[in-house]
Amino acid sequence: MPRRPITRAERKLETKTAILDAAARLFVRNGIEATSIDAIATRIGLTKGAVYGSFASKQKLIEAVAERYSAPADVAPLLRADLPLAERLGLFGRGVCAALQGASRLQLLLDFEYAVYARRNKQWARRIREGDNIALRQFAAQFHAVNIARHERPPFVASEFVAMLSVAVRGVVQQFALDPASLREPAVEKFFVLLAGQPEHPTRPRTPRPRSR
Amino acid sequence: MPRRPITRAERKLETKTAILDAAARLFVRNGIEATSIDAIATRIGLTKGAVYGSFASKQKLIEAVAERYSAPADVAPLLRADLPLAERLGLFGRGVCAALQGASRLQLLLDFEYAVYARRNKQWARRIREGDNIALRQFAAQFHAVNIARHERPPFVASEFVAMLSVAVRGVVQQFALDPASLREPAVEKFFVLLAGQPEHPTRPRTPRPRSR
DNA sequence: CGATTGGGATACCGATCAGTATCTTGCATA
DNA sequence: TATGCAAGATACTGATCGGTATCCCAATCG
Repeated sequence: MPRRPITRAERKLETKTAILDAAARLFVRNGIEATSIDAIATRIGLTKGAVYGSFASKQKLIEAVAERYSAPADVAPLLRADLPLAERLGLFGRGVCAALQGASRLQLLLDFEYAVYARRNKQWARRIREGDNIALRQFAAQFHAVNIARHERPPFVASEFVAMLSVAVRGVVQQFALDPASLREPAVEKFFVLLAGQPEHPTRPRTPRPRSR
Repeated sequence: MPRRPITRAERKLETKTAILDAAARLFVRNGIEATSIDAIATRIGLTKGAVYGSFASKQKLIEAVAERYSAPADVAPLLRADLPLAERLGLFGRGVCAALQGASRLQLLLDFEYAVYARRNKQWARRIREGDNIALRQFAAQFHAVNIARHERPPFVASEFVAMLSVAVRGVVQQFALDPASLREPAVEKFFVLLAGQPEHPTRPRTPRPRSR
């Protein structure tokens, strides 16, 4: 492929993304607080000045990295209304495990949350919380209707459910960060499935046997 | 009460504990990293020199605080073998909520865990993890036997169960730190109860209903 | 081809902080 | 009462880091 002559704008964008990548990697490896602008610049063979040419402050850089990497956990499994709740949760649990194996994204997110938490930065906390919840809220929206339609009786109302899913994900991610060996996929999956409550609660006549697979 | 003449040793111990208390409070409020030795000293009307008279380094001070305040969550409810598992978990869940209201202890512990995580300090991570698990291991030890005796069928084996309890506690604590309003005690209690895998919250042990499996 | 411009380097500032060395002072003991 | 010692104050060092001002140089453009 013929390398077109590189314009200034292209060059600038290249370094900008290089900075973002390097920053993200260092944030994950060493934590946000412990990562200096200098370290980021040095990693890609530049100096501090270059970074400040693309980002006005460390704060802005952090926000840009967050923006770029904070793709929330994939909640697609949760939205598959064709499956019973327990199975959707199981899929979601496995998705979380997979994400943990791929590591960086979730870990980065956790790092951000830690930084936010450690700094007691209310504003950030709200942004992150909202970012987390955007995806989960979709789920909450269909949650009640679908459960009614399916005659499933989860132990939580929608808002509680979203909160508890959040609790579960946070717990798993943190536990993984501190002691990966203690988490095995089947257990995590079961953990999420339990949030559905007991499908065979004898309050409803059921036609399908949900315990199948 | 007769004021016994205060010896030097007593005085020294007093300031030492004062330092520990102040440090703990500031760690919780502002985070460990963001708390300077000076700030700790100033808070109790002393100066940095005084702190270094009692603790060789900030690292040692942090360790001492951790030592003093890392009393693990009260697992007594879990050990009440006279109750069915679900109830024990419900009690435990309420205990966690209560601890969150009282805040400092659990939050402090969380701070330490985060600090450890952020610093990628393996050694510390192991210490904390073990500290956490000491209490839970007691529970694990009686877990299997009691369940057999009660004909209860929790969805996890003992080791998994301990891990998942840990996950649940971490999740709840972190969620609380980031968004206290999203957690209400009944939901948290239900969340823990679900870990028992038995929705029917019996008030007394019953003869086991034969179940498919 | 020469002027301009902007990406990046360099050097520096000010603040913060851990840690140290040294002095002061008041209490305990002889 | 005299004195020695230790608790704590004070002042300083060295290092780090975020941020800024300024300079350099090569790519762009008239």
